[in-house]
Amino acid sequence: MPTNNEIAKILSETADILEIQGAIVFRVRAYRNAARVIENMTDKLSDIVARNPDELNSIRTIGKTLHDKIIEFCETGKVEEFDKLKESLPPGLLEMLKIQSFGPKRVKLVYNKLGIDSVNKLEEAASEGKIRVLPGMGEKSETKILKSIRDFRTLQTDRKPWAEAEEILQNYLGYITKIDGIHHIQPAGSFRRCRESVGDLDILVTCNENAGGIIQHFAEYPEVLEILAQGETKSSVVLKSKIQVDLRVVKPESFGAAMQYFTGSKEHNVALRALAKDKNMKLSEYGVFQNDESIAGKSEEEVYNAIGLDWIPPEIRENRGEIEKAKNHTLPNLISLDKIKGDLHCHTTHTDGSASLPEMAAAAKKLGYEYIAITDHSKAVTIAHGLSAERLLDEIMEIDKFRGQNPGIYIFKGIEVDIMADGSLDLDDEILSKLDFAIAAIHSRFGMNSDEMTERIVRAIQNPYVRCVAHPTGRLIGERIPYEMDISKIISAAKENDVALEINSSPHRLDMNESFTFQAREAGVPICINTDSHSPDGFLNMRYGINIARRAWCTEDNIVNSWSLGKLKSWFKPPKEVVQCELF
DNA sequence: GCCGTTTTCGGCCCGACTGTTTTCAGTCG
Repeated sequence: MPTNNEIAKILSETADILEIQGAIVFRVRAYRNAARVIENMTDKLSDIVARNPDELNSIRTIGKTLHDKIIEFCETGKVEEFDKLKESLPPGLLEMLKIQSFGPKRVKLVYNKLGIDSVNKLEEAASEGKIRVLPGMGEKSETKILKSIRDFRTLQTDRKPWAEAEEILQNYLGYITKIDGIHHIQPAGSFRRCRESVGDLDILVTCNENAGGIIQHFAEYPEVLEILAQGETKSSVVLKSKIQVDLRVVKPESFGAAMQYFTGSKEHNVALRALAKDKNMKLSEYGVFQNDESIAGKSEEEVYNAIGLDWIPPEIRENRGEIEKAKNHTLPNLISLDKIKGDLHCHTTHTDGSASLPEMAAAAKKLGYEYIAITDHSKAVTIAHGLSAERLLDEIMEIDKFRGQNPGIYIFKGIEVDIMADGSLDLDDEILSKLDFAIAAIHSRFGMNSDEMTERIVRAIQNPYVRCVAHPTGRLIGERIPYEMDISKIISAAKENDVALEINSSPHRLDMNESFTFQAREAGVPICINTDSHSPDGFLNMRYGINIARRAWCTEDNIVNSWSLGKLKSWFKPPKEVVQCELF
């Protein structure tokens, strides 16, 4: 059965094709809206279809036509009309849409006038000066196209975002475990290490004796596109979703050693084996051996302990100093989802959220949170119906009233205030002073050079009411590269001014990324893990941000929203002391 | 293509930015 992402993808590609063909914008938008809603749903659409297709009718943005198409896709694995649409266009045209500043009109223009039907041909034509003769195009357009194509290529990757890999994996595990005889089944590899993206999936299984049957069953999964290898204890397949999955069947007494071995990373394992050798031991996927005798292997703890180490959490097995710490019993106590006490970035129907303030508060309370901050958009983000000072005052009043009536969860008064091109904010200090805190963010003018962008963000950090910078680099995974900026200067300005940097947990952003977070934590910058939720379901994305934070060695001390309500209240108390930073 | 106290037709988030143009089309969020 297709995943939500796969259904969303087919709808969104239909929208792309219709757009190039010149369909009316609202029809195109209907497909896009549905794709977005489906992508963000927590319930699996294919489950709903299997249970009761009529339930689809209650989902916003899915009407009669899309209802039928989704059922067709779930039942037959394809949508006839989509296949026809796809055949009507050269395949390269859709790829060209991914080039920044290249939309459907321009794709159509270069295709009709110059026969350009691929990114490669577009690049060739642009570098030969053939684009500038077209109406509405000029020399600058060509330069821009060439730069956009370079950016596009750096974003191209075979790896899947972790969240997408997780969905594929969960479905596969659900299928595999239907066969009898499996003792343990666990994912390993970079997925278990929670890397931001995953190249292939590794699954480990222990069983009684039916190894052959399990391997056979594994390869018969209906989503398998190609079987690469199939032996007695190992099979590799490629799924229709274009990801390779390896299954290994191991003996129970070796399960821990195999988990350790196949979880990696390679660098971590090389260092571990060297350490074992120093102690006259041998470490392999079958266990720890001394004089050819197995002394450990059943569990990972046993394996690590046998070579004199504490067990190391998978997320930090990258040979970045964790082995030394495990030796000295000084490994960090990594942050985890259960330590999170609230979410400090979310939206309501006051701007572009889909749920009211009480609904968002109720959803947060249900998760066991002690507090949340409501941070709707400010006026510059017109598309989100951003708040003017007057409308923000209304929201503040609503929060005051809500606080009085709902002792179970504390609502911080916040705003996601926009950083203008010059680093000023689009709301003045007078209104900001009425809030608990402001979280500053960029939503426009992404193309500034590094010096300008760095100065812009540092100026915002130096505003007395700003306590956090949201999605600091602006990257959208697979879609937009991060802004040019000097990360070390941002980090030191944040540190000097005691301003937090955000890990935005949206699976499309994951911004800051792991390396930025690592540097920020080492510098002692407070870190928020927020979801930027626009609906109650959005809160569930927190775990993706947790993955990043754990990989960056963050502990409770580092993570602002694991602090107690009291500690947070006293930290917020605006205005803060501003430290001017020397930039250049 | 979706949706509905404006309800089965006629609306649908809309302003900023860019690069091309002399007033605007295309793209983006």
